Amino acid sequence: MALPPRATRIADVAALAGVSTATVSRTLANPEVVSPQMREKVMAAVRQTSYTRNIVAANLRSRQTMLVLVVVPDIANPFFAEVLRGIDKTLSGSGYGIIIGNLANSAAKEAHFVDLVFSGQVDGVLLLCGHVPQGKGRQMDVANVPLVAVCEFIPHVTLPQVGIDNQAAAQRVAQYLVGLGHKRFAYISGPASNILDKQRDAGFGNGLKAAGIRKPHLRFEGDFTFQSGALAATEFLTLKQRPTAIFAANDEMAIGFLKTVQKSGVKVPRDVSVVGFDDIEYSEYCEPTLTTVHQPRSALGAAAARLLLDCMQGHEEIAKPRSQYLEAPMVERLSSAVIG
Amino acid sequence: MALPPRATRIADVAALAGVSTATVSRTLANPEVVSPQMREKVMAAVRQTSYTRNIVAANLRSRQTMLVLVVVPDIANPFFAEVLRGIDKTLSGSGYGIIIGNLANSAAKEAHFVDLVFSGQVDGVLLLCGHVPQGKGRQMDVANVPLVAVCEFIPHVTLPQVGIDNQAAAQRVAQYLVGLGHKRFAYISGPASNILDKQRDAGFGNGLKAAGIRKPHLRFEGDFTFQSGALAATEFLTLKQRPTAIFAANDEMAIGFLKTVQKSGVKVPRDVSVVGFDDIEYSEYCEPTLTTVHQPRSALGAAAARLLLDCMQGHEEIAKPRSQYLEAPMVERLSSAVIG
DNA sequence: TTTACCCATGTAATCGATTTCACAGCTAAA
DNA sequence: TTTAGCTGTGAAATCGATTACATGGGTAAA
Repeated sequence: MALPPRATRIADVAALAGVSTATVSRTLANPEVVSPQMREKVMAAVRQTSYTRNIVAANLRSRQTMLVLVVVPDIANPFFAEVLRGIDKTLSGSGYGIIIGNLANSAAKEAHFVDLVFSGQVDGVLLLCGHVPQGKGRQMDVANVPLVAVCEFIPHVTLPQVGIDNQAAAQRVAQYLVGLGHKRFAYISGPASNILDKQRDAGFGNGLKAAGIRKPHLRFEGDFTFQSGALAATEFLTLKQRPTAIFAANDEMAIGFLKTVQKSGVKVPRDVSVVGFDDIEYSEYCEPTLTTVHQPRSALGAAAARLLLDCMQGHEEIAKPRSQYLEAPMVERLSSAVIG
Repeated sequence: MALPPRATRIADVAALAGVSTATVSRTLANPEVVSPQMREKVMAAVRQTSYTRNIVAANLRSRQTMLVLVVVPDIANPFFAEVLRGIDKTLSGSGYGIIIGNLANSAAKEAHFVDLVFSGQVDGVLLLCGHVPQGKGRQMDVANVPLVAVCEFIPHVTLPQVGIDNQAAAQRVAQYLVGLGHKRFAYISGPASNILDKQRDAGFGNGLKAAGIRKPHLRFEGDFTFQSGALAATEFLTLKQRPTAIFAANDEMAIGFLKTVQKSGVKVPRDVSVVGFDDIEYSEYCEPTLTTVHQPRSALGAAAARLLLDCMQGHEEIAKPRSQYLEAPMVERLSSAVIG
């Protein structure tokens, strides 16, 4: 096969400057170890030939690619996009680049990402996908490359993880709603077996109990989609004694619920208070604006990236960076109020 | 510096199978050129050692990285995220990976991306950023790597580009509004010197003229933000003879306008029709839902990626893939109606 | 003055795969 | 039977940088 044309090599620069390739390499990587006049001579030759180091060749020898794989379920999801921004800011600050691993429900792609890791194409991996990727009979975490999980917790695994304390946040929502004087509650759940949902569910239940609510709260089954929130609303509307406070496991469902009950003349927050989770952009714009738990998405990404940097630059002493939990404050907007 | 530990090499596999490294390499890359029994022997050794090819080494020799750089102004922008999805689908189908080049207004990062290209780290580049990246005194397009521009047109440049025909789309909006019986129009512009704005502006003006509207339309200066749409609205409200049809250069501004006039009791579409551009997700959810021009974002990404693949796999005959324009239909929703 | 060491530089091995070239064995045509 | 051609395999060059090791000149300590 025809190979692409070659560019100027380090040898060209060395020849022009009348020095060895070793000296050129050192001038570029550790300028302080070469004498000033030599440095000047080499830099002149570099400029003259407009030389750029071949990173691939450098990678081969130094066994580093300065690339991090970020595995996401779906790049088009704005939630992850914001996390990505935080990741990028931190990683690019340390000279690392990002390879996007978009799962898109494809086992083939997942296997390919596992290969990337085993074949030394990346120096580290950030997992936003809630599981350890696998393919061709092996798991990503048995490769000799550091992994850090973010946002979507991965159970039964010893990786460092970064996220928020979902349970505590949900508990605070419960306290808040009880504080507003509510007595009858409902929870709109996420998909069965989703770990985030389990934590938020548990936190909400505990919070109610802790605040002295005896009566068990209602439960609508959802799956994190707008539609499932709407479905919960139609169920809600059939009830003769309706709950006055709704906590949805995410904002999409909260908004789906809210829009649907409004169509039947139910007023929010007069008749029912609604609280979501995530603080997606839309929650600031819908009518009424949505009270919700704010996830510091960019900060989550940045924290995870920093953790990964520690692992990659792994001074042995700090070889075990531990998991981190970030603050997730509730932001009060107009969809919740004291009981009328 | 301590190097990471080494993995199994092709030489290990060759030794185990009792063949040369050349044969192993061929078995993996072109199985059809080795004899079946040899193939079996090698594959057994591969399985036994759980060998994975070192991609970096392969890249060095074959001068291909199977990586494409995608330069975006801001990864957190949902518009680009959707384009990215189309890109990813096409590129990953052909075995290419994606490196994200998030500009984030940083000249240093831009320069770094230029370096990536010149240093042979990527095989091709997709530009969603409306300009040819440059840094350290050189432009990306003088490197020997194919570039394709998407969405944001780059003027005065011979690259293949993929986008929609903004002018034609805006012209259709004008026709549509005139068809509804409107007589007084206003345009909310994008930032000065933005090429997309210029095209939409021109198209709208031409469309009105072509439909027989003599009176020049009003013009509110905006910058693509929600706030600038709101600002246009306050200006609009002070007018004694208000336009009845508003075309905003993007959806954010259209919605900013819409929300703001509603607060003053102006009814949409009874008192004024509003049309946006882009068809962002929110335009389907706002009240009333927004009539707008739909950009086939994912398809745009996919088309650009296909074009780039052609360039990269560059059979000389088709070495000049030309620019492409995709259909951008107007979608009629509830923010526009016949004049009351 | 001698010994020891350091510093700046050069020489050459090395990273791990791909690929060119040479060659042996075999088949088909002359 | 000889010649040409084809096929499958191995030996070794190669991609382009980094870096271990060697070396020579200089300075400081003994």
